Amino acid sequence: MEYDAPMPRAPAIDDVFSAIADPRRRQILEILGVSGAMAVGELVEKLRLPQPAVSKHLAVLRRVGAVVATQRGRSRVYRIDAAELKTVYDWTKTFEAYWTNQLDSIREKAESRAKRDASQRKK
Amino acid sequence: MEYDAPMPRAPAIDDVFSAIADPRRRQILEILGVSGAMAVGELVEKLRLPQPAVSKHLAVLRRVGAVVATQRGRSRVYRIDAAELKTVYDWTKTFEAYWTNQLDSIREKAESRAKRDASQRKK
DNA sequence: TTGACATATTCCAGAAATGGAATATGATGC
DNA sequence: GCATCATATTCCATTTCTGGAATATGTCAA
Repeated sequence: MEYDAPMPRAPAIDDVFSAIADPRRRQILEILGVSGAMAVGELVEKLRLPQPAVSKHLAVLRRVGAVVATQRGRSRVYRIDAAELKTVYDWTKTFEAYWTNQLDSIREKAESRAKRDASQRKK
Repeated sequence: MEYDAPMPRAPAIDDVFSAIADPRRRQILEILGVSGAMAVGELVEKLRLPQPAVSKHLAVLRRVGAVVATQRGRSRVYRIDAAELKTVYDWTKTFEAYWTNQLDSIREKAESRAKRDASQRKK
């Protein structure tokens, strides 16, 4: 049949933005951010979550590239991987003008644009 | 405390981070960010998505405070609301050191810390 | 009012994400 | 190799999210 393809079903687990949507994963990143690096066991203690849960969250973060792991004896030490987080940073930064003094001029432009568009809407 | 509270059942739709996890919503924000403001109908055209879909995404963005709407004749003009997006910006910014020259010293600290912890792990 | 236009909401089915328990894999020391 | 410690993975049940279609609400113009 020929209707549109089902469309790749949105987000997927391989997206940093989706990864940091979960508050626990953000918490993990925050801890790693402050501590620099940490083994899974330590994270389990700090978070007071069952170990499998922590490992699963770490797996997600690893998959999107937000963290990297290195084997250190029996344990695995995780640390922040900057690149992917910078992606989010860069994205939000594009809206920077909206929370600075440039706001006024932007709003003006927006207003006039909206007015204009709304009136000449013929199509 | 004995154990941790059940923890508010994760994400919820009232969180900016969850809101921007969806690529289409990010796209909407990008468009609004560039254009300043835009009516729903225009967004429908640009995104080439069914109108109900766009309205639903806008509803989510509105709910988390990422956008605000103002009635303009028959149509509703949406525009970026800075505050909430700045929240995300601020959060990611806390990792800034990881993608700048400070990276080296951080990594060193992390490494030595990891080593130390791993060895004196008796508990 | 009535009708047309613009947007929002509801209902539904399917996909995906999460937590929990059990289990598997990997590394180390003896 | 064997027992143990550390972490990862699988299976399952439940909740949440998204898209689509149909429908409802709201606004303007005549």
